[in-house]
Amino acid sequence: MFQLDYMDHSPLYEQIKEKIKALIISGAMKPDEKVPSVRELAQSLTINPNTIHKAYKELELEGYIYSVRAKGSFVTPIYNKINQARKDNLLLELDKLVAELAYMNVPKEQLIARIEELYGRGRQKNND
Amino acid sequence: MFQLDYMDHSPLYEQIKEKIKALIISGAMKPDEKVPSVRELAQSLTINPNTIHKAYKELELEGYIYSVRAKGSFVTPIYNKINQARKDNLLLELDKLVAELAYMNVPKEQLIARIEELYGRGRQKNND
DNA sequence: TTAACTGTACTAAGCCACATAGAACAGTTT
DNA sequence: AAACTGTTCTATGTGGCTTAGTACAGTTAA
Repeated sequence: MFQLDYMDHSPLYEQIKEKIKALIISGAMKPDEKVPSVRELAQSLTINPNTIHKAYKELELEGYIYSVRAKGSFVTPIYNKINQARKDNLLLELDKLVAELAYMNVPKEQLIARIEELYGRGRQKNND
Repeated sequence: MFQLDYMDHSPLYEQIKEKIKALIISGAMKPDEKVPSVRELAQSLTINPNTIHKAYKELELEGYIYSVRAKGSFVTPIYNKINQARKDNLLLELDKLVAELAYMNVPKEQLIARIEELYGRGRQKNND
């Protein structure tokens, strides 16, 4: 499914969260699709199941997946409805990032072009 | 100068780095301006001088400030020349951020408007 | 020269997040 | 019944973070 980056010094459970989130955000995983079981992913990454569980628990808290006892964990549909606080945080992070890129004299046209491209691919209007 | 956020669970030296960086990036601190001494900032934040030193050491490694023994630490001029690797990292982070905002159905016009505004204020062309 | 200030470099100690190992419970599926 | 799911414990070890204290080296102002 994916691999861990051993050059990355962030906690394993954080890396797992990011990888799963990336799969969801990119559309590689669809709503209600099953993510690997705790034990299965632990085995494939050669790490402890408790670490996977911690990652999944936080992903659930943040609204990306939901877990059902004895069945598995699945991608949350209608994610966009849930998370105004997270949206605000992301916009603040965006501000910091853009401010630093501006400080480095990266032309704003380059940033805007990136946005256009990312919105161009894989996006369909979502009206719920 | 600034205060630490005790709701923030990131390491103190990381928080200090971010605060100083923000002051530099926003233009609140000018090139060659002196940042507080290790001991002075430690006293005003009521934390250990070693922790400040660790923050400053990393800020120097990343090119934001330079330190002179027995004189002090100062904001680096011509920062934009130094750091191509960091620039690449920031652009990758930008991609992730934008991808997630797109997934949340935040209109791209909103992001572009933010960029225009941030580039509008405080920016003058830098040709060296 | 002296006193007070700068950055820098150690050692020692304690706390806590992270990760592992191992076991168990509860419910589903075949 | 067996094999799978998520979930919840305890116990253990490692390493990063922070503090405290001391010291060295160089600058600056009295």
